[in-house]
Amino acid sequence: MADADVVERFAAFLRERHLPVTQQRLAVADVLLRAAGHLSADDVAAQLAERGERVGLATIYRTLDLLVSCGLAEQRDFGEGFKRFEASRDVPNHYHLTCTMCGSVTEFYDARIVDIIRRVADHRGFVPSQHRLLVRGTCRACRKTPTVLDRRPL
Amino acid sequence: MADADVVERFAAFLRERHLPVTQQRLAVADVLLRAAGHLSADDVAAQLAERGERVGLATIYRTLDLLVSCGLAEQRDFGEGFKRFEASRDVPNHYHLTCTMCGSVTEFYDARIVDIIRRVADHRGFVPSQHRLLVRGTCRACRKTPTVLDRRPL
DNA sequence: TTTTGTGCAAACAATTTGCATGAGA
DNA sequence: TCTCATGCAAATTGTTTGCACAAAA
Repeated sequence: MADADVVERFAAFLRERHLPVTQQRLAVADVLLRAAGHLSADDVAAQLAERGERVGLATIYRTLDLLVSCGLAEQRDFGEGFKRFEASRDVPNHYHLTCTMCGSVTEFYDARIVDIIRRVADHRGFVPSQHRLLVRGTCRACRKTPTVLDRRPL
Repeated sequence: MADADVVERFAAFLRERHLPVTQQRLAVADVLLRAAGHLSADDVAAQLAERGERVGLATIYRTLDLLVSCGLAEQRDFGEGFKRFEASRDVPNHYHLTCTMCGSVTEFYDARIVDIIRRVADHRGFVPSQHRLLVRGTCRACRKTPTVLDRRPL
């Protein structure tokens, strides 16, 4: 999907619901949906400021929620004490390897995990709706530097 | 391990470091380390209040941190917007199935998951230090009731 | 007595909300 | 115009910190 389409899709969603298509909403969508990574509300604010776009934090939060509720973005909790947002891609459910030294996030997917979960849940009469796997550690680039064991909660 | 021992172990840890063994610390340890589930700071406060023990919230937070740093408890983030604490048991790393209707938490462990993670990480030169798998859904008891899809972030 | 803890209230950080004003349809 | 959005500041929530007083060692 081309990038331009994603923002246009957001505009379409708004029109469909008879909601105003404002500059601010488009600006926030443009930043988040074009971003490769996982952005916090502050990250979005910073990028908007850099571009000279003036959007209040409250509006950013409100627009991020909109993007999530129309399915164009997803909200993530990496246990950092704040939320991050990520443009939805075609990857249905992926897992995260986060480097505790440089903060980089790598993604992977493995169907066997879904399978194991299904089996375990089934065995207990549990019906899974979502799941999430988070791995913390040190990435290749940071391995050279001496490691400090990260004790933050997962 | 007998319950009494766990609190005594905490006292020993404090003595070892020449830290005061106070009533409050013992009270918090007693509540958390004897609890079966995953308690928030407020849960601990509530249970202490119920027992008639008067301990300030700040002290509860400080003691919970102590319990984590001596390895007798673990801090968890279920994406609820606050932390939970759990007495450490001999289970090394377990996964959680949380019911979005009744809030119950079931645990499971599957060695294959560790294996998959190791393999995936290895392949990218990533050294994992911790990992966490969270599954959300509906438990057996709640399946009867009509389900509302939970859209909270994971 | 000296160290370290405790309670309280103020401080904090991320996020949400109320409300007067301003922009889209 | 009429509805809904925006910005700002105040409110909220979970958690942390500063400080005077109190309890352990």
